[in-house]
Amino acid sequence: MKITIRQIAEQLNLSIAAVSRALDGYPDISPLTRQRVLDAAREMGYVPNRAARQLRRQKTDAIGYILPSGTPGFSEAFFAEFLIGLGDQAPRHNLDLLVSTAGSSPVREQDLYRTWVRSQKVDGFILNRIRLNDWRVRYLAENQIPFVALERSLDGIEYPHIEVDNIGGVVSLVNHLHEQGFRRMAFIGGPEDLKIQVARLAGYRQGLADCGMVFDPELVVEGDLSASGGYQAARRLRWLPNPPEAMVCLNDETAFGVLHAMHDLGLEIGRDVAVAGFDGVAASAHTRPALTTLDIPVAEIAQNLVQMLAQLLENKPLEENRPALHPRLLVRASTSSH
Amino acid sequence: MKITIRQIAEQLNLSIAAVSRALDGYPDISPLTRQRVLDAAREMGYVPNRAARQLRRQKTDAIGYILPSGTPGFSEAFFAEFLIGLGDQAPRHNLDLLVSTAGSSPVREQDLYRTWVRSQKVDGFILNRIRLNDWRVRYLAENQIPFVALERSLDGIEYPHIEVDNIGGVVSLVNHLHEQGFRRMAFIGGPEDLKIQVARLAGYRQGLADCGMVFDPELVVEGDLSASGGYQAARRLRWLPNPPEAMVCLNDETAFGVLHAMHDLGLEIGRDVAVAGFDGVAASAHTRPALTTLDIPVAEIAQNLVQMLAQLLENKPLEENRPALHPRLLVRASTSSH
DNA sequence: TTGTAGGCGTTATCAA
DNA sequence: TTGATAACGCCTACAA
Repeated sequence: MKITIRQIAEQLNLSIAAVSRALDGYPDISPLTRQRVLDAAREMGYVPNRAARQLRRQKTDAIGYILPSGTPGFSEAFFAEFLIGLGDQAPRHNLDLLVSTAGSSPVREQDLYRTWVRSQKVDGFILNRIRLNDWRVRYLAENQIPFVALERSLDGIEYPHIEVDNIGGVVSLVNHLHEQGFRRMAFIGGPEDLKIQVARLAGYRQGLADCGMVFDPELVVEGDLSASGGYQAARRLRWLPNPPEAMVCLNDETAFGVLHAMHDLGLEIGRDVAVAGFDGVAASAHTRPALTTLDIPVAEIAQNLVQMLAQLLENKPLEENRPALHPRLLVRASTSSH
Repeated sequence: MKITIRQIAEQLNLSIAAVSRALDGYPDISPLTRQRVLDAAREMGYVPNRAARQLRRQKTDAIGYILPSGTPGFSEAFFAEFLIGLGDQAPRHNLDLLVSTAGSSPVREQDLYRTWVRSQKVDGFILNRIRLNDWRVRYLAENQIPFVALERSLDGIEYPHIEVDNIGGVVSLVNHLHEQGFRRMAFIGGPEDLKIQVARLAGYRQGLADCGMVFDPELVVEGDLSASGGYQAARRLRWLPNPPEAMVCLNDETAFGVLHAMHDLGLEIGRDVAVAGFDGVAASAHTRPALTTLDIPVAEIAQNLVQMLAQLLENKPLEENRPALHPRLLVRASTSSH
C-alpha cells in the first residue's frame, strides 16, 4: 500500500493541505506541526508521487539525453564516459535522467525530441556532438525548452554551452608530431557537418602552416568516428603512392582502428608511423603502444553541463563566457619512438 | 502551448471522453469519429501528457536501471555495452529508461531503489552484477515489483533471468591455456559476494582439476573489477617466489590492468605469461597484444532482459527455463605465442 | 455511440 | 496558522 499525504493527514488529524505545506517547507506552518508531519512522513516511509507532482507543477524534474543519431552508440567510449558524468551529477540536483538512443536515423532523432517535448517527459536537454547547423538547437530554442550543450552550433542561437579549444589542441599535437620528426601527416575525420570535425580539421591545417608544411587534400579522409572506420581509412591512406607518416584522428575510437591497421600492415607504430587520437578515453591508455591523445575531462564536462542545466531550470543566473577548455596533450608511445 | 485532449475535443465539438476513447482504440466509437479525432490529433501534434496518464493509470511505462554500487561505473566497458542494449530495446516497447548510479555506497543504492519504488518512478527494474545474497532481489520481490536480472542470486527467490555458463566458459579457457603449455595459473577475481566471482572461480578450479593441476590458494587474489585493481593484483602475483605463468581475470577490465603490469615488468605477453579476460568488450580487440577473452553478447543480453521485463509488465507468460548462454572463447595473441 | 462526472495525488488559492 | 477546494490531463464507470 502506497503512502500518500492523505494518510499522513488522517493519522495526524490534519488537512492534506497542511501536510503538503509542512513537507514542502513553506513558512506558514507552525514549527510543531511541521515536525509532527516530518516525523510521521519518515516513519511511514512517505515519498511523494512523482506523477501527481508533475501534473500539478507542470514540470518533471527530469532531464533528457538522447544519444545523437549516426554515432556508433555507447560503444564509443566517449559516450560511456559522458554518461557517467550525467548519471553522477543528475541525482545531486534531484533530477532524473532519461536516456534514449536515436540509432542511425535522424528522423527518429527528431521524433524522439518532439515526443519528449510535447509529452513533457523532461524539463530540459543535454546535447553533444553538435552539428554546424543543428536541428536540435533550433527546435529546442523555438519551443523555449531549456538545454545546454557541449560545443555550439552556427545557427545564430545563443545557449549555455561548454566549449573545447579544439583548434589549439590539434595545433599543439601537430607541433609535437613535427618535433618528433614526422612530416607527412594525414587527418582522419568524420562527417563534415560535425562541429568537432570542422574545428579539429582547422587545427590540423593551422598546425601544418605553423610548422611550415604544405596542406595536401589527399591526406584528409573521412571516417565515421568508429574503430572500423579508422581501420579502413588508414589502409586507404597507406595505399597512396606517398603514404603519410602520421595519422591525426578525430577521436580515440578512430585511432584504435588505425592502430590495428598499422599493426596488420607490419609497421612499427611510434617509429614507422605515428598515430594520435582525441578525447583521452580510458581505453587509450591500454592500447599497445599506448595512444597519444588530446585529453579532455569528458565525465567532468558532462557533470558541469548538468549543473548548468539545473541552474537554468531554476532560473538562476549562469556565469557568462565560460572560457574554452584546453585539451591536455598526453604524449605516449604511439607518437614517440623512445 | 501544449495540446491536450480537451483542445481536440473543442476543435471537433466532441466530449473529451470520446476523444480519449478514439485515441486509445476503444471499440465503442464510430469509425468516422475515430478518424476525425486521429486526424486532428496528428495535425495538432497531440502527444499524451505522461504525468496525467501515469497518475490515472497508476503506472509509468518506464523501467529503471541503477548502476550497482561498488562498480567503477560506466567506465567499465561492460556497463556501457549493457546500456546500449537497454537504451536500444526500451523504446521498442514504448518504455522509458531511467538511469542512475549508486556510486560506491550500498546505502545509497538502497535509498535509490526505495525511492524509485515508493514514488513509483518506474514499473520495473533491470538488475545485473547480482550478489549471492542480494538485497535488491529480496526487496523487489517483497514489494512485488517486477524485475529481471542477469544472473540469479541464492536468496531462494524465483525471478526471470538470463544466465551465463560461467563455469563451462572458464573451464574451456583453462583447458586452452593448458594446451598452450601454461601451467601455473592465477585467478584475479573480485568481491566474494558477487555471483560471477563465485561461478567463474568455480570454473577455474574445475578447469585445473580437469587438467590434472593442483589448486594453489596463493594464486587466487582479489581485485575490484577495474584496470587498476588488475594492475596491482598482477604485480603482487609476480612478486611471489614462484609466480604464475597465466592470469585468468574475472573480467576484461581487470585483464587490461594486468596487461599493463606485465608490460611494465618487461614480460612478453603470450609467451612469458598469458592473460585472459571475460566479457568480450569491444576494447579487448584493441589491446596489444589483443586479449583472449570469453565473449558474451552483452548488449544483446540487455536487450533480451528489456524484452522479458516488458512481457512481465504486460502479464504475458514468459518462456520458462531459458537455457544458459555459453560464452565464446576468443583466442587471441595474449594467450598464444604464435 | 456519445456525454457526464469522479478521481488518481499534489499543489496553490482563498477563506476562515 | 490551518482547512476547503479547485485544478493539472487523462481514463473509465455509468448514464443518456
